[in-house]
Amino acid sequence: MAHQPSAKRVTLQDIARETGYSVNTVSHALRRKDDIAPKTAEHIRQVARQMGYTVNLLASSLRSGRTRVLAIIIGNISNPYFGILTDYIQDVMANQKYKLMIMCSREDPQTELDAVRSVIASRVDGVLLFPTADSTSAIRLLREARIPLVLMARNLEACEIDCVVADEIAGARMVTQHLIEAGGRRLAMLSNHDVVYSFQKRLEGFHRACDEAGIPETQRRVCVFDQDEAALSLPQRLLNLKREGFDSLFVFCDEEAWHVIDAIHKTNGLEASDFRIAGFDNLGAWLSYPIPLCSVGCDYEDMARQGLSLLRSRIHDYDRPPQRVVCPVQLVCRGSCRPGR
Amino acid sequence: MAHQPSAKRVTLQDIARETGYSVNTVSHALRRKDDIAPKTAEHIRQVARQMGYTVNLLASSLRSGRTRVLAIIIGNISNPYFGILTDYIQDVMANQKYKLMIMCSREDPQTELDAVRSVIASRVDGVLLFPTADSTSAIRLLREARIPLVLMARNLEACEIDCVVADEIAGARMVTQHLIEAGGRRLAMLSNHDVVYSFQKRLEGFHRACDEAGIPETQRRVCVFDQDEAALSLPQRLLNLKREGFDSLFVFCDEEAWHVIDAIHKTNGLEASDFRIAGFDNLGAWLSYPIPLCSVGCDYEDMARQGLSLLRSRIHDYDRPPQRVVCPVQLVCRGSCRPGR
DNA sequence: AAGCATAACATTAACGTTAATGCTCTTGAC
DNA sequence: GTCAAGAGCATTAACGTTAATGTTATGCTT
Repeated sequence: MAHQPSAKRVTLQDIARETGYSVNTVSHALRRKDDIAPKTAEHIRQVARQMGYTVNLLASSLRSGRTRVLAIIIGNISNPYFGILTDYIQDVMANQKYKLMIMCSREDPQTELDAVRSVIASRVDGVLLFPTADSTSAIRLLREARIPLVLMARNLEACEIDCVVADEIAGARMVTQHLIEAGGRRLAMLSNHDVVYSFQKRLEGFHRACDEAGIPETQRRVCVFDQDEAALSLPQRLLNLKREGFDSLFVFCDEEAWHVIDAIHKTNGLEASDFRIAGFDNLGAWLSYPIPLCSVGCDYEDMARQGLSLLRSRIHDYDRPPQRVVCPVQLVCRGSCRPGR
Repeated sequence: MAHQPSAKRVTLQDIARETGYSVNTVSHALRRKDDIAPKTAEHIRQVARQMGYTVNLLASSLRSGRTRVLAIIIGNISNPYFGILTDYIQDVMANQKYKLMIMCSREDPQTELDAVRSVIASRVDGVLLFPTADSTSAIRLLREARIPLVLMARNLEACEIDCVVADEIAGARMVTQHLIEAGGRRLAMLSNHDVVYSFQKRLEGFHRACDEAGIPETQRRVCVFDQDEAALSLPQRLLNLKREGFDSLFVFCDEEAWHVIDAIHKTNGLEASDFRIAGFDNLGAWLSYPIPLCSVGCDYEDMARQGLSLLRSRIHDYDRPPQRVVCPVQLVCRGSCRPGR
């Protein structure tokens, strides 16, 4: 049996026939335009209601030229970082007239490109994009289509685009200072990737704090996992760091830091008190389970608000000069800077 | 400055004009219909590419009568349970011709209703719904619109609808048995709400296991938090349970169990060894940070696959009899059944 | 009383696509 | 040489809505 066209739906024309008014009058009544007599409008609306009318947004958007849909392209739904931010964005949008379309890049430029093609094909009114490691073609497509765009959490400094970013440098600096104040003397920064904007900025903050505290170059270490040819396991790396006398770890982000903590617990020869540890993003503030990880993060609700604000203003004027919003960060100490003391 | 209609986009007509073929021929060429000469088709496609053509899905869907979009309505994006499942659903859909539209009910029937209205207005081809505590009107709307629907994770037994559920009873029974085998003699089941399908089923499994193990009624307790008039704090409740000699807690879901564990750590007079604890959903398997919580859960990838399969089959034949898929569950012991021993 | 503004509706023409036919020319069979 | 079949393209008419004008009838001004 073939797919019946989902039953004949009620259209404006059906209501027009039923009420005796024209399609246009019905449309105006339902959209509460003011050139319909109140009595007529109310009558039409009532008939529409009892006929079970639902506007066809496809037709509506096609004709009017706007969809009132904003798209957000995130990495992964199951990533709590994106989940928290998306939740706030929905909160902020809740009482506005826009709907949200959520797409995932899976942190893969090709998938991201597909997502972008898809949102363009859907003719969304604007896009909030959390870029992947290489979003140049995705961004190019969006610009060619002249779709209002705001970059979230990552800044492609080359191209002139609105963006909302956390104050990465200040955050990394604060968190590194925190480790040093807790007694750290040999500090390592760990990460799974070095290509993204955030890593570069956090690295800069790390070095700045070390410089300020007079930590010599020889007592700093930057470990980028997927770059290292030896491809050592995490426990092995940690053992090496311990052997070399490193006492503090600044991990690129909370999730990776949790992995580190996990590895420390599970590895013979390593114990919690070996390292002071800090992460980045402050996801702990949103978890049900209290993970004692010092971290730094910004107010994600504010970040959501700023992003939407930039997007709306660009929808209003596509050609205004680009803006860059830097969200302040806050340090939250949860004890991992002084494990077992 | 007003919002320019996002620049004039390239349409089939533009390509038709450019190539000298008719709009229909261009459409067929781009959609790889087989009644166009290969040379012609390739030429048209190339011109389309260099003109930067992107199909307008609004027009396409309006005309063809289907959007090739499935909607999923979940509780909250930031809830890892939904995140994991949605991720898998995207995985499964990845190489199919459908797109996914993600909506959130925030576990609120009214918001859910809005989401449903929205997906109906968008004319999606099908809906995967994770129902709220009361989804009757939402479901009624979808049925009136004859939109293919599959309920996920919750079964509204009253109405005849496709659904995919975890084997709640078996899971609760297994996890309760696990607590008893670990030495539990006085067992409490804790939850924040008793109205949902899952709670009733898990409660049934809890009692069944207790019956089988010969735990008398007097040594069982069911605590529903938001129902209790006294509105005691969680620590206070736990202290009471301890005082009454309860040694084991089966918490409705992992997230609530984490809260319980947290409360135990933070409360004077309570220590980890006071209770055997188990949760439900096995979210621990997807967390970066190892939370030692015994739990039970099903294969969410399989669940996603089953849900999509049911939905596709209903899209194919809207009037086939409803089906109910029960996903088997597995127990995962992470030590919280024997804390500090 | 003529003229004009306004309220309250109707008419017409898109928006960009796809489905259903229509048309023409070539090819091959007999 | 005729005819049938098909390849390859064109024409036409929707899909359901909204925007831009039209059209009346009514009331008000002067």
